[in-house]
Amino acid sequence: MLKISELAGRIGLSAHTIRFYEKRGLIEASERSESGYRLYSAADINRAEFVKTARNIGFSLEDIAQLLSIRLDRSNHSCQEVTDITRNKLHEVNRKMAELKAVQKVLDRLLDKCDGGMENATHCSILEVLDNGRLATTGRVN
Amino acid sequence: MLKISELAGRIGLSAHTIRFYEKRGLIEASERSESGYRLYSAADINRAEFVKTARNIGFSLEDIAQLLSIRLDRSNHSCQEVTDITRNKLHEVNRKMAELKAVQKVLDRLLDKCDGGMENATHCSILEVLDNGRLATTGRVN
DNA sequence: GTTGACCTTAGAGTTGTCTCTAAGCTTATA
DNA sequence: TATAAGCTTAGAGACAACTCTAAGGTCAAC
Repeated sequence: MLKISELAGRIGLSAHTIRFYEKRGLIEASERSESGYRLYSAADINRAEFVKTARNIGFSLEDIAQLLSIRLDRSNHSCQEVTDITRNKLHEVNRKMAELKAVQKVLDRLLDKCDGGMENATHCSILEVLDNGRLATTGRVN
Repeated sequence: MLKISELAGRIGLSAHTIRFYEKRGLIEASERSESGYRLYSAADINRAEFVKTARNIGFSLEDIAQLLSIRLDRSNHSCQEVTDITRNKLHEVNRKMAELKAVQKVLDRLLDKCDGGMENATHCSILEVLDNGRLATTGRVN
């Protein structure tokens, strides 16, 4: 049985984060010591590692909660539920990539127009473009 | 002179957002009506459009504040300052793209392994991979 | 002279993911 | 036995960029 910071060291999350994940129902300590310390069993560690791996892939905590509930009761869930979550994530990633590509293109074009020298910015082409608003972006990106 | 919702309609932001941008020093109303309504001049509108364009490109409000201060006093700023901001943004975008590509690859591989049928998830390959943690990701992505 | 759309402010709430703090108990080491 | 490191909790704070609310003043139209 590991204590919280041992688990933390093992999976590469802080103890704070582990407690936070516990609040969100993602990680559990199946036991407590007499003094109330969290104690993690091998199964708890596996679960925590599952969470960490899924997080590394970029699944949201909400996604991970769903994946966990399937994992905990595999026979009552279909493979399709898992692929749906995965496919949704992929779509999200694809969407973000497309947005970023558009932004990249605009930034590239802006940098192309301007030599970036030390002369003053009175005729800076980038500022001019921003002023004229003539850009081929499709909207906001974050 | 435009009132706030006229400006809002013109540049495609809500009145709320315009007031918020004002708090952040990005947009100004150079006048007020007797009753205290914000009134936007042609110069104010240009500035607001500059902000909106920069926002569409994906510059942060902080970046935009810097770009504006250059724009307002071009002769005391160099072109290089503008290209630096732009280049930093481009690097950020490139970094995010690389992260997303890695995630995309992992998700693609996961989906490859699983046919996503309606059978139950007892032997779901995606869950297995998540359980084993054998993945080629380089860290967390958002 | 009333309705309804629009404006004002300060400030709180939202979303997601942590990150930290305070105040106090427990355990290991010297 | 003293000290430091580690644990507990509830709850606040951070971040970006909004988004909304409350409580009220203004204005144009019918």
